[in-house]
Amino acid sequence: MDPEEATTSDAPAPSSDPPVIPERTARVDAIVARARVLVEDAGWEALSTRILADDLGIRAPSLYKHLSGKEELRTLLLTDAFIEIGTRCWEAVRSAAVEGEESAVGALLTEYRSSASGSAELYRLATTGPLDRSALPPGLEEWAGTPFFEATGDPVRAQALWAAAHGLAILEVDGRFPPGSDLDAAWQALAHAFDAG
Amino acid sequence: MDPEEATTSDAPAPSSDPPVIPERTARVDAIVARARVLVEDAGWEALSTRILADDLGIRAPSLYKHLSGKEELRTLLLTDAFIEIGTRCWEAVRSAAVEGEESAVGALLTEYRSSASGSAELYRLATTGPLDRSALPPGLEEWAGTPFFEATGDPVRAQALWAAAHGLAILEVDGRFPPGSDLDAAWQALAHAFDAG
DNA sequence: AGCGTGCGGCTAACACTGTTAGCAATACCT
DNA sequence: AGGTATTGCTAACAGTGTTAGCCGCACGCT
Repeated sequence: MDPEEATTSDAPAPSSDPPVIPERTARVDAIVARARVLVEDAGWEALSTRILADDLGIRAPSLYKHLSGKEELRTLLLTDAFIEIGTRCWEAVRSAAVEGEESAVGALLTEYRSSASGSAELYRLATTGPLDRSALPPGLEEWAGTPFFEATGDPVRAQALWAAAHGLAILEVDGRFPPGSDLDAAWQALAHAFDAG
Repeated sequence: MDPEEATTSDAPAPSSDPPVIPERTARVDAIVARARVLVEDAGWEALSTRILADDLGIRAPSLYKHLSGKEELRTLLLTDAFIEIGTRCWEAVRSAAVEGEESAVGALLTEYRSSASGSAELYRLATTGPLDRSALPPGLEEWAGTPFFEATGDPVRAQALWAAAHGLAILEVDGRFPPGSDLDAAWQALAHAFDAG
C-alpha cells in the first residue's frame, strides 16, 4: 500500500513502477549484457569497443550498426543501473512503512549502500561525471529519487540525504576512506543525522 | 582528505599548516601551472599531453623529461587541490571558533562548497576515482580531513560529514541535481542535520 | 521465380591518445 | 677543454573511438 498522503503536494503521486524505457533490439540487449559484465569486471574505463566486440565475436565497427557510439552504450547501462537501484530503494521505503518499526531513512540508506557496493563499477559509471539528461528516459531521474522524498517527507532534505548517501557510497566504492575506517558507523551516523532533524 | 582519529590521543595535535610537499623543479612548477589552467578550463579528460606540450611550446615527449607520466601530473594537481581546500577548511573552523557565533559545521560546509565550485574541474580531478595513496605526501589526507573532526568533535561523524559534503559538492559540480533545485537549501539542510546531532 | 531492400557483418583507414627509444644541443662543473 | 647532466627533438608503437565503403544473406513484393 502506497502512502497516499501526498504531503502538501498536488502533483500526481509517483508510481513505484519505473518509467517505461525505449525498446531495445535483441542484439542491443546482448551487447549491453556483455558490456555490463565487462564493466563490472574491470570498470568502464577499461572497456574498449574492440574488447567488447571481441567478446561478442564480432569486429569493433560492427557495433556501430546497433549503437550510435560508446556514449549511447553508457546511457543504456546507466539507465539499467538507475532502474535497479531505484527499485531497491522503493522497496526499502515500502517495507519500512509496512513493518513500521525501523526508520525509513535507515532502511533506505542500507539498501542504497548495498546497491552501490554490490555493483560498484556500474554505480560509478552511473553516478560519475556530467549527465546528458536529454538522453535519459523522461521521469527516470525523478522516479529514482522519490524514495528519498518518501523517507524524509521534504524535498530539500530528500536532496540533501540523497547527495550525502551518494558521497558515502562513491567514496566507499572508490576506496577513498582511509584504511581501517569504520564505514558501518559512518553510515549509521548519517542515518542518525537525518533521522531526528 | 579524511577525518582520522586525532586529538584526545597522544599523537601530536595536527598543525593547521599543511605537511611539506616534495620539492618541485621550476620547470615542473611551470608545467603544473599550465596544466591547471587547461584543466580548469576544459577538464582533465580533455587535457592531452600534446595539448599541454603545445601550450608550453614544446613537444609531448619532452614532458617525460620532467614527469614520469600523466599520472604523476594528476598527483601533483591533486596535491595542490588538497592543500588549497584543506587550508580554506582549516581557516573556516578556526575563524568560527574565534568568532564563536556561527556553527562550525555551517562555516566549514560553506567554505568546502565554495572551494569545490570555485575550481570545479580541479575538485573533480582531486576527488574522483581511485586514489594512489602511496603517491601522496604523507599526512596530507589526514591533515585535510582534520577540520571535519574539529567541527564535529567525533571521528565517525567527521567522516560522515566529509563524505556527505563531498556528495553535495560533486553532484553540484557535475550538474547532477535536477534543474531548478534549491542547492542553498540543500546545503543548509545538511548543516542542520549535523548541527544538532 | 526474380528482384530490391535492408540488416549486419567485414576490412581499411583516420585522427587521436599516452608513451618509449634514441639522437642532438646546450649548460655546468671540474 | 672534457665530461656529464639537462632538456629539447623526431620517429615510432600500440591502443582508442569512429567513419567509409564493400559484401552476403534473408526477407517481402510483384
